[in-house]
Amino acid sequence: MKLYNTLTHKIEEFVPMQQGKVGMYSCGPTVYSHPHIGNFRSFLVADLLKRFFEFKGFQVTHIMNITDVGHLVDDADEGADKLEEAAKKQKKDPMEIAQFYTDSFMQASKLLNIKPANKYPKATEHINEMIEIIKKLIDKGYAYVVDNNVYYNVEKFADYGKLSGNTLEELNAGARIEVNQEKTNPQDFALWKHDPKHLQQWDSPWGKGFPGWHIECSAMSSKYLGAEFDIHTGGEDNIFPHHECEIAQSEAASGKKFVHYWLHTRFLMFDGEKMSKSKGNLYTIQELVEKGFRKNAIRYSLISSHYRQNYNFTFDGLKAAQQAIDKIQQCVLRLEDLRKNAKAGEIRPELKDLSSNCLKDFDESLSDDLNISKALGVCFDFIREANKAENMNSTEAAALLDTINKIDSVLGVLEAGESEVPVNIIELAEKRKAAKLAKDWKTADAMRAQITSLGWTVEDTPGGGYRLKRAGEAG
RNA sequence: GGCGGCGUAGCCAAGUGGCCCAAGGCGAUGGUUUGCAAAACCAUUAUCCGUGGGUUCGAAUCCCACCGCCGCCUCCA
Repeated sequence: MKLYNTLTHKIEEFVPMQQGKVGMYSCGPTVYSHPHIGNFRSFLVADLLKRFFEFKGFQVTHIMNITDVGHLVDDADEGADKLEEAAKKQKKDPMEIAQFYTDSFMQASKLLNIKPANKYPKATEHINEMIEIIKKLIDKGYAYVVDNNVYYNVEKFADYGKLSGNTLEELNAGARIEVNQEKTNPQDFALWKHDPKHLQQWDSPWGKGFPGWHIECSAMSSKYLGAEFDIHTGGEDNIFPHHECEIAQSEAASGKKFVHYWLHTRFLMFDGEKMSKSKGNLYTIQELVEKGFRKNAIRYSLISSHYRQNYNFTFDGLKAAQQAIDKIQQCVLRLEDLRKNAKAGEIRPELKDLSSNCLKDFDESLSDDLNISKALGVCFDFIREANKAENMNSTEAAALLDTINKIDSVLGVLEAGESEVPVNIIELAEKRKAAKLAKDWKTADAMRAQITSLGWTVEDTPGGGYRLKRAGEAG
């Protein structure tokens, strides 16, 4: 398994800390608004990676945080807090807002068939853990207190900048930072903030206040995965400052290497443009579903291109994704028919090879820094060969189905189970079948037209049978 | 100003020195099949990989220049 490590700027062989096990932390949502498709691309990359590790037989412990403490809107630690802004606007308690959007996030995750993390720790439930780390950082001389605020002194951490490449000199040269007189260095970041206007307040050794942004991930990752763990994922924007600061805090506090492999997902574009509120192209999963796009097509579309590539999300792309999934699903339906209705027998060697080669190539493709395009190519080559195979017995069909299911354990795009067909649709299909037997094509076509008008599709199968599908849905 | 990425067919996209007259998906066209369809299968759809140079026996792949697009740089995944 090879992965591109942002820390080393290289593709590296993945070596887990414990054989057969992977500890993985993903930066989750900040719950002051509905997460959009861009957020979910990043979450889906984590899901794909996790599923692939499981495909390879690893036992994965996956932690995804829920940030329910708002962060400052402006730069330089000043300005309004997003969660609080939302709370004030909607005249609600910050925790109500957080819960509402957490629910929205969970619902969308489920729609996208994202495997739940082992734990979704909330920042507000780990204030004590954060305080403990801050204390340790003060004791070790990495942090200092000024006027009930605690700041991290970046100069004390020699490796500051090793992830992002932003050295202190360069940051000074860039000088986009407003000078805060309290800080020793302009780049020092807040570990604990004092602000009486803030709605969310907790007691601390430095008086009432609230935690800085970065500290939550240091606190929660070490609590659930240990001070040192395998993989940390997030969006590319997290590289600096968030992950840079996490490294500084965690490594200074523990004295250990924090994360072995850093994976960052590049931003999603919408129709060639950056997504933003002003452009009105921040779609949520729920909105796309309401527009009539299938949830598995949304998933397919979002995972179908390489995670280190900007992905241009378009409605045409979504339609193409739907067609692509239909192709797989269609093959599954055919194989299921054969598995149920054909006779048992031996598996021909060429079909055995087809399956094993497919799984091997699929594995190799994704093992190459999650080369999903290549993996999908392997998958479709297999589908074509499976469709071509003639006179298949039920044993063979079952074996090929098993292969597709193994692949889909990673892709997660196939619809589970068959949809319930209403009785009236079955009646029409039966009438059509009878008419066809009588060679009464006029009646048969009329029946088909009726079925179509009711939103279903009839497909004839070999041997005079038929298959019913909901229109626009293979399966 | 600093850091980084990209430019391959109508669209999406893999390939990073010979296996490439370049995978796979979507779309399109023709065919097989079908009572007609649908689905499936077959064939065609890039002799060439932003442009111009260079290195090499050999380049989409390496080097240089240019053009174009995009991201990050204090809280947006």
